[in-house]
Amino acid sequence: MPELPEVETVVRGLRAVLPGRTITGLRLGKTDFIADPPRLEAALPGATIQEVRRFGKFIGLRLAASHRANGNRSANWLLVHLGMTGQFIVCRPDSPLRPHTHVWLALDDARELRYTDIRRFGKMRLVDAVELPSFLARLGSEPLEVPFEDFCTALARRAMIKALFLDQHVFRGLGNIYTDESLWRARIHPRRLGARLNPSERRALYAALRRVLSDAIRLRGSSISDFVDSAGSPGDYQRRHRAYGREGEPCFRCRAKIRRIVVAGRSSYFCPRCQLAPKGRSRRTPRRHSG
DNA sequence: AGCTCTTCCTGAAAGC
DNA sequence: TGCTTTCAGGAAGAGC
Repeated sequence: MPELPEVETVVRGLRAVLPGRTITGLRLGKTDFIADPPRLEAALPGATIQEVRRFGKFIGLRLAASHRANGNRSANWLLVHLGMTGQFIVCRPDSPLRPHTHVWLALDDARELRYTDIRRFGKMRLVDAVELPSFLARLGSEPLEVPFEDFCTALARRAMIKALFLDQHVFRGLGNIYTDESLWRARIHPRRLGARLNPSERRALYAALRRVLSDAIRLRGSSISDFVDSAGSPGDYQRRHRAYGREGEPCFRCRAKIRRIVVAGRSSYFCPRCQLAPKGRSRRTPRRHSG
C-alpha cells in the first residue's frame, strides 16, 4: 500500500526522468477514478512536465501548457493518488502491457508513462495553480517537516492515536504500515488518545515517526503485495517491519506475541507487553468490580 | 467531535 | 479438485 515512503520513492524516480519531457499523446482505459477525463484529454497532450513533487500520498506533476492550446492558462498540476494498488511506471513503448493499465502518456523521448491500478482505489485529477492551494489546504502537515511543537498541537485531541495518524487532514502521508511501525517503536498502544500522551511519549513518538519514515525512504519503501517504484522495482523496508503483518510472531524487543486488533477500521498490529492499553474505559462510566 | 459502518474494486485465501 | 464466499484496505460519506 503506497504511503509516504513509497510515494516519495516513486516521485524521486519520476523526478530523475520527467522534467523537461513533453507529453506527446494520451490514451485512457477505464476512467472512473479520474475526476474529469475530458479535461485531461484537453490539457495533457502537448504539455511539458516541469516539476515532480509529492503532497502527502499524492504525486504532483507540474505542467506547462502547450503553446497552441490554452496559451494564457496558468500551469496545471496532474495529481495522482496510488490508492491501494496504483503503479506509475516509466517504460519503453514496447514493454509488455500489464493488465489494469488505464492511462498511457507518450513522451517525447520515445518512452511511456503508464498508470496501472488493479483495484482502482487510486485517484487522478487535474488542478490549475489557482485550485492547488485549496486542495493543499485540506491536507495536514508533512510528518518529516512538522516541528515538534506543531506535532504536539496536532495530537492534542480526544481521538485514538491510530485514527489521528491515519487522518490525512492531521498529517499527510501516513497509512497503516508506518503508523503501526511508529507506535511499536515508541511503545504506544494504538488505542491511546492523542491528548493523553505525556511529554516523553510525545517526544518518543515524534522521534520514532521520523526514524521509521526516513529509514523506509532509504530502503525505497515496503513491498507487501503490489508496490513497485517508477522503474518497476520493489522496495525493501518490509524486511524491517517490527509490528505490521506480524500477528502471532514474537516481538523483536520482548518476544511476546504480536497481536492484531481493529482500530479505526484498520488492522492494527502491536506488542501487548511493550505497548500498554489505555487504562479503564476512555468513554462511558467505568465499571466497578463487585465487592 | 469522533466512532462505526458502508461503499468502491479485485485477487488471494479460506471454506465447503 | 473446483466452485463459492470472505476479506483486505485508502478515503469519503452517512448515521449515531
